[in-house]
Amino acid sequence: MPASPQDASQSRHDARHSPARDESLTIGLSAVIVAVTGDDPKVLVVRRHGGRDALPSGPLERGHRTLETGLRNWVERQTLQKLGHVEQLYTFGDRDRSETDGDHATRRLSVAYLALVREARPAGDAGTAGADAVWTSWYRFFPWEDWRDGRPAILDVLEPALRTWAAADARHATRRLERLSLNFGLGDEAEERTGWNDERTLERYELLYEAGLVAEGRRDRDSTPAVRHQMDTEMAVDHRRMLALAIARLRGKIKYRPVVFELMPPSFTLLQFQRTVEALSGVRLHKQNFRRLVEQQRLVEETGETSAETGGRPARLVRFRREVVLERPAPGVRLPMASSKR
Amino acid sequence: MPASPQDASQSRHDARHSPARDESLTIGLSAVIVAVTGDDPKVLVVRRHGGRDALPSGPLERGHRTLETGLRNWVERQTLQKLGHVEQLYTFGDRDRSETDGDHATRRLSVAYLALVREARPAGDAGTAGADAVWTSWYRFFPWEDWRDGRPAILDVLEPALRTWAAADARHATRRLERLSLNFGLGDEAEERTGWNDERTLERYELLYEAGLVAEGRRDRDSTPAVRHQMDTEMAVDHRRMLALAIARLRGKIKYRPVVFELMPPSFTLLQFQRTVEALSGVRLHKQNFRRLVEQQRLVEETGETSAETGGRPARLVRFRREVVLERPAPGVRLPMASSKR
DNA sequence: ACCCTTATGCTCAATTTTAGCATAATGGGG
DNA sequence: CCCCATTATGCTAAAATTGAGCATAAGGGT
Repeated sequence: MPASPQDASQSRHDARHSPARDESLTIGLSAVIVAVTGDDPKVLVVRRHGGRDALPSGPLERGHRTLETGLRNWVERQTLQKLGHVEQLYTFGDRDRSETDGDHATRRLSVAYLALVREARPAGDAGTAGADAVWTSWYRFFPWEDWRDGRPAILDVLEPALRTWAAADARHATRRLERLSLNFGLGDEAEERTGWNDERTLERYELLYEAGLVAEGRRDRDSTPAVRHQMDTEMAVDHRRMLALAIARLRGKIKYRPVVFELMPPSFTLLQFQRTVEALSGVRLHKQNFRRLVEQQRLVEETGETSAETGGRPARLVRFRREVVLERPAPGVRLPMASSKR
Repeated sequence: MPASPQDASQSRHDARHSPARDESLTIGLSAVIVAVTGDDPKVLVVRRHGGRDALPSGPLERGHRTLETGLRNWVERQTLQKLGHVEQLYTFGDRDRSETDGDHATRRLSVAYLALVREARPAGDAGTAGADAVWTSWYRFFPWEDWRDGRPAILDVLEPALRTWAAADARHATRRLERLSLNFGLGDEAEERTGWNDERTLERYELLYEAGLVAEGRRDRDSTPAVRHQMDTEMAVDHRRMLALAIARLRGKIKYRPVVFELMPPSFTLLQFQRTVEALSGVRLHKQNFRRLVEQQRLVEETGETSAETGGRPARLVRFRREVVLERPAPGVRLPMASSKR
């Protein structure tokens, strides 16, 4: 790899040096676009006839000043969605991402973004041939992440399978059990049950992947007998991993930054707000405490108006107080903890 | 890139599509390598004769399975440092990163990583011609971030300059003042002083950049009169931004993950530990409360041995309890809040 | 008017956090 | 050898935050 003369001195340590030019390299941008409608956290996925579901992805185009504007541009063009909050998630560049492109592996870099949109528009096609963008509950891809109605049934299948996997390899059994305990709250013995940590979505997915319990894990390195469970919905390449990361990030972030509001309509009731947070975090919250939290942090303010209803007494309509960003050091919805009650 | 028949349908929305090939594209990996010696948070920078300081950076080499192993490899080879914790920070891909490469801008993607190492080895050269890697306190690049000895003097220069900048543009004055208030704790009026938030390092740097108060900001778009302050040490391209991000991330992370231990020797006293946390976060902590926190979270355990000393009564030597990772949902050093006292 | 349902107000107790006070060990200097 | 400065630790009272519920308010429906 020849360096130009003036670069010669700035050798090794220099970023401007040694592009990976000799290797076939492509760069894509992928987006996890999230909206919440009613009780469901929705993500926009491209459903291909025949193929696996995928996240909307596009090329890195020239002409855009930043990666983010590039992303915003094509997403808004393609899906007709106006993006609110956008943040970069991670850059995936594993060699094996590429689906063996002949003999010499092409490295495929993919920069994943998380985007929040206020309303889940029909989305529909979007001018794409042979693929439709549809809003899908993210729990379709991660059924074990939804604890809102109690412990997800699918864990009755996954837990034993995970234990079996852990025990299968004598050398790593201890470490594996530790990880299970930490991430799935499978207290080994009388071990104090650590409980469910809603932010460990990615780690849990990776464990399931390693254990060969998700479709992608089986495909990529067809090991393990594999537990077929109806609800395990596969996605293209490493898109499910991106989604897992997005969920984890968002669940973490709502606790210290007022990003949830990017998902709410201009005015809403406190219960609607609570349901949205619950949808994202996958756990139930204690209603009165949730309200207390929101109000004393002054995250919202009255609109004066009052509800349209869902059942009982009319509820006040509130709106997000944008000023809070300036007041509290780290405003957000610090979840008042889970509650079994609805 | 010819798509195989079954891929033909996966047009637009697919990541595997439309690489940005027509645009000259290079990819580099940059590393913010952090160590703490005594009271100083150190970062490894490449000091070029004549040029600006830079972060160690290298090419994305083929042959490595993941970006992270690629990074680990060349860093360990080049700097002879054994990396502990490594995490991806961000991918920078702004068009204007490239230093005008003739007429058609080449896009330079740079994936930045944060790496923690236990000891700051002399590092010295590392087989590089014309550049030396040296450990430097990160406060050399961000003097306003060190509040350990009270309010940094440099703020007496920056604050007025920032206010002037904010007021200069009538249209954006309000928003700018809000940002100043939020990030620098410049309560506008009698406004309750929000206080200093140690994690807002990146936002503060960006404000200073926009205001033309850091060297890079002046160079890239030579605006504003610019306040020359001795301590403002410039770095190459957007390396100082990367460093700001690294600091912010690390400051945030130590609060909920036991990463600090990656920076500590095998055994240490509680005060040493506290000093390390203070070095990173840039604020003083209340000693007794810090200890209580550490102990009741059982982050450490006795070694049985006892200190070597720094002054008074000998201190117990403790070591990190690796098991904590499995017990607490999110172990870390939740800073017990700042204290003016030493 | 009575019942069901959701909205809100408030209270009480259990914990956690903030700020200090007080005592214990060591080394150095009169 | 005693006094002092210095750092290590142990403990505690007061304040603030959380976790759980009880009780009452308002609508809609029968």
